[in-house]
Amino acid sequence: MSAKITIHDVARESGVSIKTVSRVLNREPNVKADTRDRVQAAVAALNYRPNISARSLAGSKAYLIGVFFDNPSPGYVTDVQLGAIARCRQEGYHLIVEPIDSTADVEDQVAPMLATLRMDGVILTPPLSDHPVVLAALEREGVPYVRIAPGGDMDRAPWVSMDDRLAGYEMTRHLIDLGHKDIGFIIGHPDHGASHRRHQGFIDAMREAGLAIRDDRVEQGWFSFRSGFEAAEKLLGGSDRPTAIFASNDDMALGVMAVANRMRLDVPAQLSIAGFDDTPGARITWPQLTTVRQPIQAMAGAAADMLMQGVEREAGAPPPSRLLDFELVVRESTGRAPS
Amino acid sequence: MSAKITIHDVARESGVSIKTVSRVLNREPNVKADTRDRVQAAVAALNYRPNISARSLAGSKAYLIGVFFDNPSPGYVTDVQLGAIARCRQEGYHLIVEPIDSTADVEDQVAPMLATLRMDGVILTPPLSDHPVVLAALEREGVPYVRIAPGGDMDRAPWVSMDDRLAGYEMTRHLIDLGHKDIGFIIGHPDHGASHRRHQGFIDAMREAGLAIRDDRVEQGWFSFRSGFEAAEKLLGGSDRPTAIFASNDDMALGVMAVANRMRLDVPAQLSIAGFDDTPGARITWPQLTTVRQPIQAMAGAAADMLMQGVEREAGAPPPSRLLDFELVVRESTGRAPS
DNA sequence: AATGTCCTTGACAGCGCTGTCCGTTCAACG
DNA sequence: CGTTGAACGGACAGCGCTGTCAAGGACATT
Repeated sequence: MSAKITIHDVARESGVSIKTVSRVLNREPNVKADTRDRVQAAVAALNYRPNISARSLAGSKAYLIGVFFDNPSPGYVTDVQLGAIARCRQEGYHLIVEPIDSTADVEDQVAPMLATLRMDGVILTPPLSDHPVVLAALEREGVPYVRIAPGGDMDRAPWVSMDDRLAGYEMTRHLIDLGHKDIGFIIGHPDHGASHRRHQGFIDAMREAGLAIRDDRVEQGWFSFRSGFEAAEKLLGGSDRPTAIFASNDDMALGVMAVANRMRLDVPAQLSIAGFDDTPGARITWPQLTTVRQPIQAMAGAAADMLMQGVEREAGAPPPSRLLDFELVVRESTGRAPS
Repeated sequence: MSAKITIHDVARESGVSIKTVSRVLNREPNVKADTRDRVQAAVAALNYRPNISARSLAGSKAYLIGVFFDNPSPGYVTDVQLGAIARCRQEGYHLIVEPIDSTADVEDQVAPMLATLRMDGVILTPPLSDHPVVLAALEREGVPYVRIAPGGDMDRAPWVSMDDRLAGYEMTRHLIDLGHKDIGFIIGHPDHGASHRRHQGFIDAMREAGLAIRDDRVEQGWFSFRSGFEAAEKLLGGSDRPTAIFASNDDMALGVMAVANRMRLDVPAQLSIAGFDDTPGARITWPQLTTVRQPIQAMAGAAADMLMQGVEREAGAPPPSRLLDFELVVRESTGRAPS
C-alpha cells in the first residue's frame, strides 16, 4: 500500500502553501504561471491525487454524478453509463448508479440516497425522466438533474433528447418509399414519452403520403420482446396482412421477427420489419434489423456535461437543453413491397 | 432544499453527545438500550442521514464499492450491478461503476481512481477478474477485491463463481440423452477462465459417453454473436454436419441460430442448439434457447457481502470463496436427434 | 512620490464525522 | 466496606481539503 500523500506534501515539495496547491488543482485564476508549473511538477513527482471525500466535505462539489434507471433494456442502461463515464473521467467525476424499482416505494429509495451522498447532479433515464416522485424529491433536495428523452413538462428542467417524431417519420417514409402502402405499427410503452412521438411521426408520414391508417394495423406494445410477439400475432393473424411492420423499438421488432420466422414468412420479401434504437440485438438476428440509431452515449455524455457545468436555470431563461441527431440504419429486414 | 441536519442536531435532540449518536449509528456495543432508543427516535424524528463524505474522511470506511467491468455483454453487466446494489443498499453502501478499457492503458485508468476514491472494495467481473495489471494495482493500493468467475490463481484473493465445468458437463449430457452423438462445440473467449471450464465439461461428458470429439467439430469463438455466426458457418458448412451445437454462451448460440435460420434448418428437428448464461437474448428468438442460468445477481451479491464484511484473508487461512448453484434451462431449441 | 488597484499568496477556520482517550457510574467481588 | 472492572458517556483532536479574508507586492495613475 503506497503511503498516502496529501496536499501538504505537495505544498512542502513545491515550496508554497496548501491553498496555492488547491488553487492549481482547481484551475483557479490568479496563480503565476511559474508557481503553477512548480506545483504541477510536484504533483506529478509525488503522484498526488486529491482525496475526494475531503474535497466534497470541505467544498461544494461532490465529484459524484448519479444515474437513475429503471429500464428493462440492459443495452440502453450500459450505453448510458458508458457515455456518461467517458465525460466524467476527464473532469475527475465518478458515476453512482442507482437502479430504482418503480413498483416499490420510490420515495424511500431516492430520499435517503440523496441525503447521504450529496451528488452534484443526477441523470434520469426514461421512464424515470417523467416520474413525478423522483422529480419532486430531486427538487426538494436541491439536486440538479438532467432528463434524458422526457415525455412532457419540458420546461421543468434541462433535458437531452433526440427528435423521435422525425425519426418515426423518416422510418415510415423509408417504408413508403419502398412501395409499402399497408403498414402495421406497434406503439411503445405508454410511460415513455418517446413512444408517443414516434407514433406521431408514423401518423404524419402516412397522412402526408395519403395512406390510410387502419385501426387494426396499430397495436399497443410495452417495449418488450413478448409484447412485440403478441402484437405481431394479431397483426399477422388474418389472411389480410400488412406488407410491413414498424415496431417502436428493437426488442418488439425482434418479437415480430420471431412470429414471421415461425409463420415461415420471408423477411423482407413477404414482410418488411423495422425497429428503433439499434440495440445490440438488432444485429443478432437474421436478417439484421433496419432501425434507428439513437445517440444514447452521446445523450448521456451531454447530460453529464450539463451537470458538471453546474446547469442552473436562471429565472426565465430557457434551459440549455439539447436535441441530438439520430441516424436511419437500413439493414436487411426491410425491402421492396411485394407486388 | 431541506436544511442540512447534522449529528449535532441529533445529539441535542436526544440529549447525548455526538459520540454516542455515532455509536448508535455504527451499531457499536456498550450503549444502553434506553439511550439507543432515544437516539434512534431522534434520528427518525429529524430524518437525519449521516454525511458519507464526512464519515469516510474521518473513519476507515468509505461506504463505496466499485464494480469494474470490460464485458461486451450488457445483460451481464446490468445483472451484476443489480445483484450488488441489492445488498449494498441495506448496509448503506453505494456502487461506483467503472468501465475499464483493456485496449487502453489500464494502469492509467485504475490507479488514479483508486487513489481519489478510497473504496472499501472492488468487484471484478470477467475478464478483469484475471487482469494482472488490475490485480496488481488493487493490491498495491491495499484495496480489497473479490473476483467473479476467475480463471486461475484461485488462492490469490477471494472469489465467487459457479461450477462451469459441471454445467458444461450437464448440458452436454442433456444433448447426449436426447440421442445426439455428433455434437459441435464453440469455445468461449480464451481470456475468460470460464471458457476453459465449460469446454472441459463438454469433453468430460463426451468421453464418459464414449463419444468421439472430432477436431472439426470444435471451433474457437469470442463470446460474440459474430464469432458464433462464423463458427456455425464452418460447423454447418459441409454436407456432413453435427445434429447439435453447444455454444459456450448465448450470444454465440444466437449466431448459430441465425445461420440455421438462414440455411432453413429446422431447429430443433434438424439441429439442436444450446447456449449458456440465460441472458435476455435467450428468450428473444424463436425457438427459445436451451441454456444454463448463471446466478449472476447472486454472485455479485455474494461478492458485495464479502467486501462489506471486510474480507481479509488471514495468513494461511483459505479465502472465504463461494461456489453458487446454476440451473439447466431447457427450452425449445434442443430436441431429440434426427434418426 | 504618494496613492490606488490589481494580482498573487497564505493563515486560518471549519466541513461532519470517527478514533482515541479519559471520566463516571454501577454491580459484583474479596 | 473497599476494590475492581465492565459498561457507558463525553471531550477533543483531527481526517484532507476548500472558502474566506487579509496581507504583501507589482504596477499604473495622479
